[in-house]
Amino acid sequence: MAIASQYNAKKVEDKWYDYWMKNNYFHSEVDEREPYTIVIPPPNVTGVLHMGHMLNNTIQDVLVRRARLKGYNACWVPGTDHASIATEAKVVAKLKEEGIDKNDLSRDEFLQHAWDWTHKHGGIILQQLKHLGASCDWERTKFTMDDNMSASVIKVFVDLYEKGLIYRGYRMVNWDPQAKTTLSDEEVNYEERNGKLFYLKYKVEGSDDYLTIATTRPETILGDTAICINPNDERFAHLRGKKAIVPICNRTIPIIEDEYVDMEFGTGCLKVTPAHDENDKNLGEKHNLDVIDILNDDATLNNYGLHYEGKDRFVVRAEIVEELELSGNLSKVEDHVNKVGTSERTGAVIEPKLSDQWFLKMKEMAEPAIKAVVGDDINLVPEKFLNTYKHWMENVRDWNISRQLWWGQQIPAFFYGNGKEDFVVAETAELALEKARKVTQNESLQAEDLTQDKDALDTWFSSWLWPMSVFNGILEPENKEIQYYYPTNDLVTAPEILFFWVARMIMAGYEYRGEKPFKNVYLTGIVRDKQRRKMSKSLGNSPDPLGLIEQYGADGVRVGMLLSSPAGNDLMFDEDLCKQGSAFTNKIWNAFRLVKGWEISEEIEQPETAKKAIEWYKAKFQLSLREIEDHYSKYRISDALMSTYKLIWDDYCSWFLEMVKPGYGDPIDAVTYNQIIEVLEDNLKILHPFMPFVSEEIWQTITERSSEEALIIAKWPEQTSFDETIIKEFAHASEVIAGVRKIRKDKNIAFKNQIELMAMNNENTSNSFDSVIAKMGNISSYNYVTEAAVGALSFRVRSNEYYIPIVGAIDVDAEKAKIQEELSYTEGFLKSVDKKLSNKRFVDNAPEKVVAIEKAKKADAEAKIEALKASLKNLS
RNA sequence: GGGUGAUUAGCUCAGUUGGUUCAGAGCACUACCUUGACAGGGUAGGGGUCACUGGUUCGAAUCCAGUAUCACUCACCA
Repeated sequence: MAIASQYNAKKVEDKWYDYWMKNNYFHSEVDEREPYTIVIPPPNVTGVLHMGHMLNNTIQDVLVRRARLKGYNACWVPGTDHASIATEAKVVAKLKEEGIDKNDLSRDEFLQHAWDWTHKHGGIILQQLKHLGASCDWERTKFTMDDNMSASVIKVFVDLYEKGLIYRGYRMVNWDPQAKTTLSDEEVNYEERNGKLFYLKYKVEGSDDYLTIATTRPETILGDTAICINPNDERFAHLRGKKAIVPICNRTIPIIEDEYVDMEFGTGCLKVTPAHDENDKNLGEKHNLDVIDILNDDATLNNYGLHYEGKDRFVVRAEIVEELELSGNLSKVEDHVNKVGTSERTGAVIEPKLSDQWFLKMKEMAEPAIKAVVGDDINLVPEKFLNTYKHWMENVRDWNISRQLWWGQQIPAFFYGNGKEDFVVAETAELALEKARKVTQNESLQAEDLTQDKDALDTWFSSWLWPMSVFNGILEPENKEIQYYYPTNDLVTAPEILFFWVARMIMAGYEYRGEKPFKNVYLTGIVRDKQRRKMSKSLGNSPDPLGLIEQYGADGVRVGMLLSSPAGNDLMFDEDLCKQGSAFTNKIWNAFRLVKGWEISEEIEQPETAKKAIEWYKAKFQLSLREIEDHYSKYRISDALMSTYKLIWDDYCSWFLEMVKPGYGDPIDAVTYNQIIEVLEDNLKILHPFMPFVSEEIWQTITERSSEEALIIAKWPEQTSFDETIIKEFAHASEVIAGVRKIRKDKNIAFKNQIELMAMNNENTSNSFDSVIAKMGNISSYNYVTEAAVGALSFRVRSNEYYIPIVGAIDVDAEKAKIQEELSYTEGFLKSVDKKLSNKRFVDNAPEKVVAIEKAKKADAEAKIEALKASLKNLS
């Protein structure tokens, strides 16, 4: 049969993905096996695959496939997130292109557009994941706005409201004036910007005195309702109890005292603007100050802005400074670096704004969530995130869960009157009406008398239920699936959303099931380019993932991503890694091609070398398997891959196959052949999680298999005890072979020329790999001798010496120099060991074992020195 | 500003409680080899004062203190 020497990933990958799908291997149903569950971090429904997803989902697929091989009932639930702000912004932009203004649409009309958009672009990303090989249970695909997912959200909202954990508050929130919505604290980014600090003079009422305040936001003076000084500040003792006059609007405001004021900063006088600063708001509440909001929702000034009404806040800032300068109220301007909050979505500068919003109390819910992670109930991998998590959770603030958006679950609060408190919370309008009638004791209330709150819930308020809601565990907490699959096993996600999402899922899990949502959280790094820049669309530095798969094959890309991504470390993505991955794919393919190409003969007896090779490789495989299992258990996926890589490339291809290889054109004996296939199959099993396609392709090419015999559902190799001495013996033999090769290279002896090898066995151990040494070194005769040969080349492995008598002249001087060098190194080494051993404090203090080791080193070195000296003598 | 973590070969990273020749791996690099699986192969090699300075110890990449640089994270002094 003719098998191409280049593995063709493209041809193979679709074939096997279809085959897996057709045979339903990805699908999981409740059964008697132990479950292994992962829920996907749902990507934005209208998003496209980026490198972060690639990394993330490759890791999940590795874990799931391995679990499947290990006999678990593996279930990987896929799905997408409605991503309220992001999606709504995209739809608004698209409508704008069509000349439609969102404000001209009704809520229902807008939602229709949003759904159209979702149906058109939604799920592309899930299709893309299939090219990566993701073995998700596609029958379970969920969307956070599916009917029962939304119903779960509403149910939880009502429940938490009834428990008193959700409340409506008039609070300072982060306002995005461009999207005209509030944002949670987590959706605000702070950046340093060069700004100015303006020193403004306020007249003190009833005197000719002025006081000076410093501010970065001069436009807000129109909303000032007090000046605050520190009561301990003697400089301002004369101002106590007085009032000041705000320039421009000439309002008279009190001068209050509070220790909050930092005497060192600015002038020591603080203007208080409760409507536009969180701290000022707190001061205002403490001192009962008026609140004057001078801004409209789009951050233009309202009627408190007087002649600036209708102008944007930044325009006003510039203009008001001019006016203040003209009126002599500006005393100086300094450069000042301050941090400005911007919207993660729109980039607009955030305005602190007082408004009515819905909040969720976090303190009590955080408690079990802290305990779970600090204890060992939930493991964070890597552990370094534990401190960050703890710190955040212990200082968690109430969560603003309302958004002034339409795309999302509408808040189930229904107003029946004009008062702020005239509302009921209920799962449906009908239930709300019932409740409202009860509360108002007005049986004549009608459905149309109720108005539902216009706001939608924060996206994370639906995703925090994800591990439960995908199994319908909120609506039917007793159902079979949730009881079987929950808690899930591993969550693989980016550290950026540790608080947005992970922490909140933990809280929700304990609140609604009294149990953690997952056992382990694997936090991946951020995928960056070679210059350490985060990969992003705007920078254009992100390669197209599907293009990579096209070029290197899914297996190649998977290996490329994993090779350098220890948990929690950022991954410096480099296409060369994918190249390495695809080279590995090709290597595996060709190793298989070699074996498959041999003619099998029942007539031939199994050679000794093959026997030893098989014996050794089986032990070596077990040794590697032990390492690999250990890496997996610590979630060191890239190390597990590296161990597998080395096992296959070095041990299997470079050593094992070379040892069992028959002479060119010769057939191979049947016993060896079958044993080779046996170990090859074990190799494929441990390769499968990393490289599902090439492994299945080879598996199915070895021999025809029924659908019950596919590799994807094969049985992971058992760990067994193994012969460690054989590994040691082989290690010695391979060093001898390396020694022979080195001499061949140094002396320019071609491999086709057979040479003699003589061994002086000082260790007095027999090495059962003599036949292997002979084959791999192309040795004509291999003898044990008791005396060194005269005029021979030599090398040493530990304290054993090997000689190769050479036909023709050898460069005696060069040979002597080499031995001399080795000798002085060894003597130096012996000296340092002696020094250690003659140090009484070392001998007294070090553990016996360590001393024994040093003594052995000494004996070893002495023996070697003897041998070297003998060699030198021999040469002269 | 607070907190956390990092700094080991050209690059990306291992190095588990201080002690085997512990200074490592992969890639990259250099020289040579190759017509018999694979040039995406093989063999051999070069390359690091373990950020710096002190300390503890018989012994430090490993523990402690300080310094420098970086990253992340929280807060937001107008």
